[in-house]
Amino acid sequence: MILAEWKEAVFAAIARACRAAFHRDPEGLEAGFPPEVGLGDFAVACFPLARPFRMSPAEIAARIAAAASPEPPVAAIRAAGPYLNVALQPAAFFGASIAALRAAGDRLGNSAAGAGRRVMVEYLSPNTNKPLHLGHLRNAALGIAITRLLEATGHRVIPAILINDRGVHICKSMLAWQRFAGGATPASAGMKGDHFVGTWYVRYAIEAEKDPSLEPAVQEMLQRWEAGDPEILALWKTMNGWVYEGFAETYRRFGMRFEVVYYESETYKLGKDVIADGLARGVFTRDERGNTVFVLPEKPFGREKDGSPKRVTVLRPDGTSLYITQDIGTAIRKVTEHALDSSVYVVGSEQEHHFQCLFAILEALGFPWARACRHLSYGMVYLPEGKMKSREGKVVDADDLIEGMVELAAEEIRRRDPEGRLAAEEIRRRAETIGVGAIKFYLLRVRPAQSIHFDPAESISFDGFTGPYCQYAYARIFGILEKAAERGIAEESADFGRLGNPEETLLLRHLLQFPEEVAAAAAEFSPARLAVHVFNTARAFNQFYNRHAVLQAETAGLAAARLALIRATALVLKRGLELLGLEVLENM
RNA sequence: GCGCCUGUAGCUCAGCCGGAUAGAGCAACGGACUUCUAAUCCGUAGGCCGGGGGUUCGAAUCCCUCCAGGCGCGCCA
Repeated sequence: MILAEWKEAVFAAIARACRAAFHRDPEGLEAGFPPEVGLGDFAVACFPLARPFRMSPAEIAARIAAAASPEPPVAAIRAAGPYLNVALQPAAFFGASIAALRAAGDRLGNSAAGAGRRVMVEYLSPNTNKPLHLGHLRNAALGIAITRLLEATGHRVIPAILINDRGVHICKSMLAWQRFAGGATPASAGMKGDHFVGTWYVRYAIEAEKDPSLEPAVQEMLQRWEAGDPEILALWKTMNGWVYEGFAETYRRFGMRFEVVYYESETYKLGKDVIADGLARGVFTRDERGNTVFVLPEKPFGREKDGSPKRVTVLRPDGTSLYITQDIGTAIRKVTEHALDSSVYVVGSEQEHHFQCLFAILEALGFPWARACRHLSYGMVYLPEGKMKSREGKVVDADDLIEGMVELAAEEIRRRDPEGRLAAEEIRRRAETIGVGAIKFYLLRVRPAQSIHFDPAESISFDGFTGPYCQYAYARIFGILEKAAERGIAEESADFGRLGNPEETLLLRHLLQFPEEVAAAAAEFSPARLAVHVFNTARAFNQFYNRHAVLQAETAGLAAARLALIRATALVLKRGLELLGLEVLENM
């Protein structure tokens, strides 16, 4: 039985008792968990009955409890002030719950809320002039997690990336390379391609300080690029190729996967037709200076100081595009090419206004899917010194951070393996999973709307509310399961009636809640919610583990029952971590 | 001027579509490894839930207002 079924059974038992006591049906009651496990397995507050029954909730609870004649699986109904606490028979509660969890298997947590819906999740949006940094990793962690959460709720998700591969900033690194690199390549420099190109972007900024002639040279290069100059295009392709090779390595390491790749060089001219069409249909207007503008509705956008409605320009008088022009075009292209029902954009909160405008415009243009589009907005990642400044080079480089975390994990693993029994390759494999998992969890554990104050000392910790803590709980369970298999303990002989101590009950509660937490995390676009739940589940397991023996339990039936309980726990931890984009380890 | 976000323990954060004494991690202090992995667990200490009003049987949660911080507000991306 799943949580909803238990709640239904509890409600039915209370309804029966209510009819016995008052000869009428209760309405508006909801079953939840009591604040302490000792009180019971489920709790129902009687406040909603106070008004219709014209009686105090405590009195109602007392009378219902007195009139109750519990039938299995309900063992007892007790009043506690205005609450009714319901105890279930452990054999049924644990047995049927664990059976349902195991039956779900790798589909545990899946639901059908989004069945049949196709949604594109666009995330990362890197520039090809410099390597990825910590901010990108928050974006990626969110993109990966939301992709999996939407898949778990039945959506067909198409992960996509839009690469900003053109513009002045790209030309800056090109110009610097052209002038100062002397033909160097990533291979000759022994650098990852994206880092190599990034050095020339930095070099440009340094040189431009000294030589004011570089700025016009960059502008000229951009014009030649737009004119299709073969020499410039060749350089552009070569350097972007280096960057993509470097990016691919980071994508792979961090677990990013894109089914569709959009290049801004291919999308930046999109949107003009739609704007022209919209202008003809009166969706847009021309302002006094010849800009094509969209008048924003007052409802969410407010008004200007002078009381006039706010506007957004969608096309310049000379017909050249703006950021939003191509975004309109790209949004439509996505939907037509992939038959989408909606689009999700994982982009920082500084662009909230932009996306509000974009969605409002798409809706005004008459696209029915516009209302379903969503900007998954997230806060800044601050360094101890302040906001990350890419031009000053004061960023946490993504590759450096990953490598640093993996190395720390490797040290920790070696510390636990003083005899050196583990092969270097195995240490590396585990360290990779732990290090990357630690970063992802650290970036996902707070709500997207919150800004993150990146604390290097705290971020490298594997204690407490962290990914490795959750992975460790899984590994501990796996160790027990392995030993149980060696000893041939059969879970079929489980005596679930022996379960029910506070630690076991609390653990079961977390397992039962898992599917609803997944559904809620997806619906709220909040992986943090799931991260909290996975951590709480791991904690509940560790508390159980420290107090009770599984293999050495008093009876074989109890050992088997506990084995079934922790096997279900392992399943929840694995599924939960996977949905967050983390992997589990069978040994740590 | 307007819009959005944030304000909860020393620090970082949950809880925010109202319900049992406001939770967790870190840091501090004190304990627990001949027993299934101590990357663990237990205990102690730490809170006018930014301030003030209101709605309600009941408010961290909803409404109003003020304060503080952040992001943004047509012709940048």
